Amino acid sequence: MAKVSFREQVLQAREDAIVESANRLLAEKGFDVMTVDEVAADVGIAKASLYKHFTSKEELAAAAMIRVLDRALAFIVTLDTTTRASAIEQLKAVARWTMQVQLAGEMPSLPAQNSALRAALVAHKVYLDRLMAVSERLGTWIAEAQRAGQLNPRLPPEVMLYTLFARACDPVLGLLKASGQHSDDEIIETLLSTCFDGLCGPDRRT
Amino acid sequence: MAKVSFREQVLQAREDAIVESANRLLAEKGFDVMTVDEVAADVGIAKASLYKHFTSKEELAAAAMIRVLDRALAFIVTLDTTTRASAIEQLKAVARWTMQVQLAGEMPSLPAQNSALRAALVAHKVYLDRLMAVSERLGTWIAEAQRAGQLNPRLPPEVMLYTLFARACDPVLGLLKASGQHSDDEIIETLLSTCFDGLCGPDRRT
DNA sequence: GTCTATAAGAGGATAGAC
DNA sequence: GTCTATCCTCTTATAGAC
Repeated sequence: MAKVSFREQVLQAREDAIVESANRLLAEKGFDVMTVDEVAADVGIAKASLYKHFTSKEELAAAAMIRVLDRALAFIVTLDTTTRASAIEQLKAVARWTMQVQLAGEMPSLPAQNSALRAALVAHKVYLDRLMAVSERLGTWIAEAQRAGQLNPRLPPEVMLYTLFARACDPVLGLLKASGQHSDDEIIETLLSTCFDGLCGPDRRT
Repeated sequence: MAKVSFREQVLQAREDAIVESANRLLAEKGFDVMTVDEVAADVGIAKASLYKHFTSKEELAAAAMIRVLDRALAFIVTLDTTTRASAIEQLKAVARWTMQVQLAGEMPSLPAQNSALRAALVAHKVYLDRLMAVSERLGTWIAEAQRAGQLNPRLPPEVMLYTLFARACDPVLGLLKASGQHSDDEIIETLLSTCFDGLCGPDRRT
């Protein structure tokens, strides 16, 4: 019994290593350019071994997405239980977190255009489950912030949600990072400002 | 002389057809998923013929980008000469135009992560020339709007510029379109609002 | 410059030994 | 479940006739 459990732990650890490598490579090169060979080489195993864990490249990408969604959910739960900030502050904290993940090269931004990948994801029950879990959490805060007038009440809540997801892999962050003229903190605060206050900024009289 | 000119016109027309097809397919599937075979089939010519016009897939993508940059430049020039609106209104008009192009399925959004493509683009003189031409035009309006307090003076101008380019291929537009719950005009005005006024909206007291 | 045909190679996925 | 070796399809790019 204990022996089996140990063996399972080893397998789980290997699977985690695979997903972590895939996660990083997806963040770096994107789904279409990343190859399964690269992932296997990065982990240090044979490609055939990888295919014993994940039956396809799409399945591997889904696992990476689930991983980051789980991390997001854990962060959200921690926020919810440890802080007593307003809804808008919670949302900004989540946005800040996603940008930090992106700066760390750990945000697997999948191309929205690859239809084969999309088809695999919308049919993936676990992935959809995690995605909805995160969406519901954020949706609660969004509704609360709109009621409080902290978020524009005239915008549909889904626009808020989609925008937050989109900003989690906004290419602007990579461009600013590549320009090398700003610190990570400056980049994050700047993008937080453009996301929540817009290009016009918060100081207005109209 | 006239005969040669006519023949050149025919060649130019064919080249335009190739670039137009590539443009549409790039908007639909993205650079990595689009194949040269598809483009050739869409135009109705053999692949080898296409390679007589464009020496590589990257060159084809660059031509598509140059095409849309030229259209943008033409729109900007028209704006500049026919209207007497404020700088911020001009910038919003350009953003509105890019979203219309995106909704029409004519915005070739190239993946920021494909390094082979990036290398080809940064080495492409004509492409860089057009990109800088558009950037300079927008940069003038950005500086003017910042001086007038219409755009947040505390944000670096490059952030404004990068953000405008990024919103021209923002996946949020595709998500809202796919949800089918909004008209094209609603989508555009909503995204204009989130871009310039942020998720918090323009009505603030702070 | 356009075509048919094909080279050349990358990449996803699998067979079969251990 | 892990390995080596291989299959097979797809894709970029070119050769050579017309």
